[in-house]
Amino acid sequence: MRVAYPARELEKRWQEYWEKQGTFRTSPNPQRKFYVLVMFFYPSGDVHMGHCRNYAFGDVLCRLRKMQGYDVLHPFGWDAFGLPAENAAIAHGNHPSYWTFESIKTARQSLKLLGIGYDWDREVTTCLPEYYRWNQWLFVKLYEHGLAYRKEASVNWCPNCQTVLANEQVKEGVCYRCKATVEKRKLTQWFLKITEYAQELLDGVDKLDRWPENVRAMQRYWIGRSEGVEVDFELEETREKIPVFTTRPDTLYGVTFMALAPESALAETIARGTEHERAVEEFRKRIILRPEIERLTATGDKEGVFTGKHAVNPLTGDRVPIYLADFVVASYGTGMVMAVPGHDQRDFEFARKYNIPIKAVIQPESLNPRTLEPSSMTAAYTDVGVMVNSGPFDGTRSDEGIEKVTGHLEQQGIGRRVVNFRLKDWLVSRQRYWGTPIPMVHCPNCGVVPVPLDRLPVLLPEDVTDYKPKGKSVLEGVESFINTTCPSCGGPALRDPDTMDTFVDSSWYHLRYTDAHNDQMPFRRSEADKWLPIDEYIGGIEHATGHLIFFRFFTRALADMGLLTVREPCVTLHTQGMVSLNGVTMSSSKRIGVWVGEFVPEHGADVGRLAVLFAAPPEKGMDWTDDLVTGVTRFVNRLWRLYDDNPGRVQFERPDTAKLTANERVLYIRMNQTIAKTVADCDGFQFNTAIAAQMEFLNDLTAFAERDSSVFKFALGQLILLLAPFTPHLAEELWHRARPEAGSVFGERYPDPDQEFLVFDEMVIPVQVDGKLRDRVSVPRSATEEEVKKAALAAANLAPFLVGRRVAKVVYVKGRVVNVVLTKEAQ
RNA sequence: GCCGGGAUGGCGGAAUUGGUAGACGCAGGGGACUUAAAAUCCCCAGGCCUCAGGGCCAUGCCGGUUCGACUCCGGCUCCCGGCACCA
Repeated sequence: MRVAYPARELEKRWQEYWEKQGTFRTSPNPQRKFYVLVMFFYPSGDVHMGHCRNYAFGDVLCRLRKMQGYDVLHPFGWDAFGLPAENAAIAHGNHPSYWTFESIKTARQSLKLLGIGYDWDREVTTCLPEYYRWNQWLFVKLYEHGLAYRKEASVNWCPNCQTVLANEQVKEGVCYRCKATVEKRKLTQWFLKITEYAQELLDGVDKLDRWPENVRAMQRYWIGRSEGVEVDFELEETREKIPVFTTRPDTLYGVTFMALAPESALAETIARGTEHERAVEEFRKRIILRPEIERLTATGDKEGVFTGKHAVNPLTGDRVPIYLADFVVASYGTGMVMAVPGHDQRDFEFARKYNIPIKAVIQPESLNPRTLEPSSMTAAYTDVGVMVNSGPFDGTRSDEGIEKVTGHLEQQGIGRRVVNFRLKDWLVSRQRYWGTPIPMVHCPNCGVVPVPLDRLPVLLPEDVTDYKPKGKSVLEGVESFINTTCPSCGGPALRDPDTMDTFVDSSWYHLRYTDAHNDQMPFRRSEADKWLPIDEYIGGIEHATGHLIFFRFFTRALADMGLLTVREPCVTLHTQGMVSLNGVTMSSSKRIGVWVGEFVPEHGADVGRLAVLFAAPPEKGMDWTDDLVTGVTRFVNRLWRLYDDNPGRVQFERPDTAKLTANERVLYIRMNQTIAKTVADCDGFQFNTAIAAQMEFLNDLTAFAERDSSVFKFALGQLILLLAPFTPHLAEELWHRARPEAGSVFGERYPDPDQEFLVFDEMVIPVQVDGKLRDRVSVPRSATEEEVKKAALAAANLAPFLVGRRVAKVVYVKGRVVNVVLTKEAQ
């Protein structure tokens, strides 16, 4: 199905017009600001209808708010650094920048075909020094504020990408990009101290009531706060203190062994020089090398080895064996756990396997007066109960015991309250070429020295021909880059060979857009303050725990450095569902999709936009079908024909509402209802129902016979304005036909409903008998409750149901329903 | 396993947040126009029964609250997403 008017020609005309008029150029001094942002675009080929959907949501709001008198910031840019460009370069033997800029060119062309109202003057491209120098500037600032540091750590290594990954980039043990199984390596890398903001980021989540609930839940989980106590156990042989984190101090009397993470530092030394050394070393090496994916799938089956050493329970003085155990992770807590097999399922399984004693110290109340018998237990008892075998705490409810034991430990100086987070510091070093060079110099005399701000940018060398990763940084092999002089002492020194994670680029791009051309600073505080926070942020759910945490962290860190005022970057977030084709998610890199560059020339941008807007509510996924296109094409064709059939009738003078005929009154009310619903639905991010309302109104107009009625003519005018955010090209064309002397339709005020005419004079009230619909009565809106009830009881279809029965009561819900309740009939 | 979301005609989806279930659209059936087809327009359209007035059933399943439940509560089934031994 094709459009019945020259869509392409007319769309091109108005796109050029908007560009020439600067319709979407941002106001330098916003009075009522509205910042609409769609998530950063990674240029990897053509733009498909999945992208289009995302951008259409933003564009509807941008245009609507503009017509409502807001000053809108609606920018676009390119997340242009990253591995796919580098991999493409390796595959095709050209430079990553070639592939990147070709992709950008194609994508920009497609976006312009769609006629999205971006302020292209503020376009940013992260792989240009104009952008990435500010990554470096901010990195140095973070370093100066103690938020960037280097440490040796066991890091996630993707053997395919040949680079490290942040925790957020590992999903289920595989690389987020290439799906290769991630390994562990010990390396010295740069980290950003996001953990310093863990509590604030968590508290902030509670206030983000205009974010989707699932994203908030994911962030809470990801930050993973848990309250507990750090108890000082002692290594029996050396009296060395080993702090152990637990959330269950109430089970402290039930500890029968200690479990140590194989990756932890203590695990390396604990059995050295003893008869257990060989067994411990064998186990340690085997577990550490075990790929993550295997550890994930091998749930349940626990494995460990005895170290020959013992720990002393500071509360009881008990002496318990220390094991290495594969289920303990080094990165959480202290890497050592006190094991209470009676009341922890993992410890239970481990104890059973290695014949370690089990002690019951929490008694289930339901069991009373019988007692928990460790030898016959089939699983750990993990619920609340009464403390037993716990010295002075016997008889205490275990949930109260947590507090009491903690207090006791604190008093004795053998424990302290701590809060633990699952969130880890952000690893930002990457061993790849196509990224922002980390602006640090390693000097044999001065150590790590940041490149002075006035000597930025550290340019990414362009004359590199070999990007093949060799397990170390690509830049390490580029002599002209790596060799430098120390900014501090002037002696020979080496540059940091790593580049930054590209999530750094997208952590502050929302700020750069507010001052995109600044060549003195990343952005001015005054400009950022004008626009932040983002009023509407639209993007994919896949960024829930990566980007959306990083950019919340950056915004706060930058605020603390005095660079801006707002701490929370975005108040309203909407995540959109994927668009699939025959059940397969559209993807540029996999070449699956309906391409904007092909679809728009054939069907038009307005049809494409309507199709993705109308198909389903934004947060849900949708399958692209030809039938969808058929439906919206018919809609625009009928619109076109309506105006074609009524030349010269479009009017903008509000009719004299005192002189309406009955039919006119109905049409006028329907129009106002449509306006009200469209605005309310857009405010609620429900574009599918807004379009449905407009379709209904078009049906009303088509059916309306009195074409010379002033109401009909006025409705034609209002409909053009109403449509403008949804089918901008068509609306602009109709607008100019009706008012050749006027400017853009987007300079006009969006219609407001006439509040006096939002409801019909007559209301149709359903009449139920005992909750079942039996008839409907039509009464004047002004009817009193008594009048409505009287009319309802007189309804013709009610009679058979009332024969021989008595009416117990009549319920009337104003304007909604009448329910006639009968007395219960004696059987 | 834990957390979050969901289940409505042949299909995509509506339903003022407790008040006419199925808006709008697609596909389908019937008709008009046409030599014919396409396009367009009009009518029908959840299922079953029907004395042709209407009746009964129906929002994943079972129960409850209520004058009234797609909506609230309790218990299940299944689907999607997130997390994965976090001490």
